[in-house]
Amino acid sequence: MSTPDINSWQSVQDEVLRRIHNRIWKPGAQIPNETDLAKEFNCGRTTVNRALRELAESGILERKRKSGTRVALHPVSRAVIAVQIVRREIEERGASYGYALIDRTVDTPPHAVTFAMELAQGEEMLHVRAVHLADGVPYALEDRWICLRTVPQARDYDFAQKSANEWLLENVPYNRATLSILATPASAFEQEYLAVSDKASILHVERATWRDKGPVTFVTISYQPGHRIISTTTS
Amino acid sequence: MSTPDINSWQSVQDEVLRRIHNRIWKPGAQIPNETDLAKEFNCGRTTVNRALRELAESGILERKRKSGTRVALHPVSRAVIAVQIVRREIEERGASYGYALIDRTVDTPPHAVTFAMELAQGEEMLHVRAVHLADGVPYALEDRWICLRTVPQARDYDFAQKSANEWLLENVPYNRATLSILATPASAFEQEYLAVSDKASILHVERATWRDKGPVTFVTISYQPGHRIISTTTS
DNA sequence: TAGTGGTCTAGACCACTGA
DNA sequence: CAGTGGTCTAGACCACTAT
Repeated sequence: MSTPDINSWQSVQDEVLRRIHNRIWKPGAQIPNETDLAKEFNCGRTTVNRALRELAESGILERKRKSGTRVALHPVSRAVIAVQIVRREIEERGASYGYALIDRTVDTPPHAVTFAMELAQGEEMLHVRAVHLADGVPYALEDRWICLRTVPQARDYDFAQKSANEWLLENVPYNRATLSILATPASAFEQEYLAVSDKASILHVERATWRDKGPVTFVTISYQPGHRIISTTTS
Repeated sequence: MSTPDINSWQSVQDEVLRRIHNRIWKPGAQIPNETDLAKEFNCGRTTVNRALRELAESGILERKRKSGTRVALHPVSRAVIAVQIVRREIEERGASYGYALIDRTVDTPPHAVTFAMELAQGEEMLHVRAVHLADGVPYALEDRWICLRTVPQARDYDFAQKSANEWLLENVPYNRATLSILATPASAFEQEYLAVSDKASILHVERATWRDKGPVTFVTISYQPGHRIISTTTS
């Protein structure tokens, strides 16, 4: 073999990727089974399995029992976005963080919110709006609905010092979440609190979370115009 | 033990998550080491390792050799976005796909493009613009620069029938990619080809790819207003 | 230096699925 | 039914790092 030693799952992965990139294994083509590859690379089948499993998870290979492993024809690559609290997002940019509560009311959420939370309408929830500042300038708005049935303790917290963003993460664990990204023109509320014109285009991240079967919260983060969400991509 | 049988890595993971959610293991706290957990669950250490490794990859646990495994204090959850060719995106919505080339020129890319591709300015590239249609209606615009040094064969392809999006994926593999999501008001070009007003807010996905050290392409996909990018979230 | 996670191995059995 | 991937196990050694 002209290739360097192949004895770790990482090196197996590298060699497989090399063969795919060099068209030794073409898109759609079947590759040898795990046992044969293990023999060829002189390593255990477990090692080959780990290498191939990760490539299948990242969409480069397609595996099926009995019929074997193929190079994906139309690889669906997976971009990963790190979702974290806004304070950390700001601090990681090297800016100083500020927070201001705008209002906190108990109200009936609009249909868009109950729909995203997979609920019927009519239930009252806690509605919290706030602005996150970077070096004193508005960085993002937070518009959040909290389900008081699942999170009754939110009724006693005023969110004046600590954002709901952070308070929930520290106090209310969740099991399941959805995330949606969209763009809209700046609403009147956004124009006022982000200090932008009605021509501004705003990037929104909407996130709903559940704990077991109970809805926890639905939040929209609206970013200052020009904001980018950057992904750390995999292969 | 009152818990159901724990004998697969999946059930180990479920049990660990249950303990974290129920605050049996609190944020920041250390959990038992792999050997002890294997004993408790009456399974192999390898099984525990796989369960914990995945949780560490998804940001719920933090692991360090010698010092052990802790529940993450500020979990950075990872939202995964599937990036695939626009044709499949449209077909998965149950619409019929259409494609039209707008123009194809050789030109010097603007600074924003060379910057994203990590290049010096001055090099000529192939510039291809096209519209993707869903049921005959503009769905997204593709504005693409292709590096002719890395992909010389693009000079001979006209992109009249098949989009660059698809042609590149089938013919030019890449190793590395970046992805960026942003919102802007509709440009004159977007207003014309997406048939929207100057008040429209457009969601863009920018993607640059490289093969080994060579830049392959930089593309901006501009979606029809109202488009959402939806994530399949983990844990 | 010692404790922890990271990985490899050989062998085994199971689950799925195409022929 | 038979071939393939999916997983588990016990044991081993290695790599990193707190002390």
